[in-house]
Amino acid sequence: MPELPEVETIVNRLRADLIGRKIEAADLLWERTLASPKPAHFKKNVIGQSISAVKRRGKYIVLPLSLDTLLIHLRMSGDILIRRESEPIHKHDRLVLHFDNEHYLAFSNMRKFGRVWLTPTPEDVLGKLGPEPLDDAFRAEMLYEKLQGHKRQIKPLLLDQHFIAGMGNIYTDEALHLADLHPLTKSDLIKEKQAQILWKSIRKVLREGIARNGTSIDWIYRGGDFQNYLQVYGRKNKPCFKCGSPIKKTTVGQRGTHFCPQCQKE
DNA sequence: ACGAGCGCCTGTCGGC
DNA sequence: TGCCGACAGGCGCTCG
Repeated sequence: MPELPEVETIVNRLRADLIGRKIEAADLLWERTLASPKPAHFKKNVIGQSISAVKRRGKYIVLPLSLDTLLIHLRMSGDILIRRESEPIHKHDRLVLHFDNEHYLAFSNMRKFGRVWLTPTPEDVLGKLGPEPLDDAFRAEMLYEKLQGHKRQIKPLLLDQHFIAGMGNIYTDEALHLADLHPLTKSDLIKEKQAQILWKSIRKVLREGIARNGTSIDWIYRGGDFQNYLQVYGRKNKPCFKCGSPIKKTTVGQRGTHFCPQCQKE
């Protein structure tokens, strides 16, 4: 499910509910949810710690605790719910953290791809991530230089979290369409001017996604309405809003890929 | 270094 | 109605 705008929305909604909460108990309902440490160590260490902040890095939810840091990656089908203790857990809940205020956090994860880390050194997990695309430090010239450093298809490169952190399948298709770039364009062939347009496009689609509270397709992620503003994703055979040509769907890097064959020439 | 293929999972949808 | 494959907001691994 979630890409940068969805994770940002989730984090902003969770903040008020989580800051200052002390974790009093933990139920691990699907063992492989834990990337590290082992379940026994996790329970022993996490209980008693309080949440001091709620942040995001790329697609990771970052919860600094009293001693360690809790990292949550939602992958394809994850969500975080806060419920009253009087409400029962749900079918797809994989990890539950009980707080000191009659509420609990449920990590819901239908497809079981999501992962949780409890670590004193979060940089071990986050350190390899590329730059935050919405940070001031992420400059158009930097993107151009990085593109020159690879000879890769632009779409899989943008999806590579070591290159840029936070782009997923929807926002990548949208950004490439906005920038008039074919998804198979080799990164080193992108000119400085095109790189600048791509930089603007990436930031524009991410910012608009956040402003619309993310993209809600099916019912995995609720509450956003950016799905009503998508230009190419999910619009196979529908007319391009720029030129009227039917949007094409192909596969690039094993991912469904939507683009306008007229606006986005290879 | 790059790209393809596959595994990890559950659920939904379309075709027959 | 039922079965069966394709597909889904992600990512890590192997192989050539």
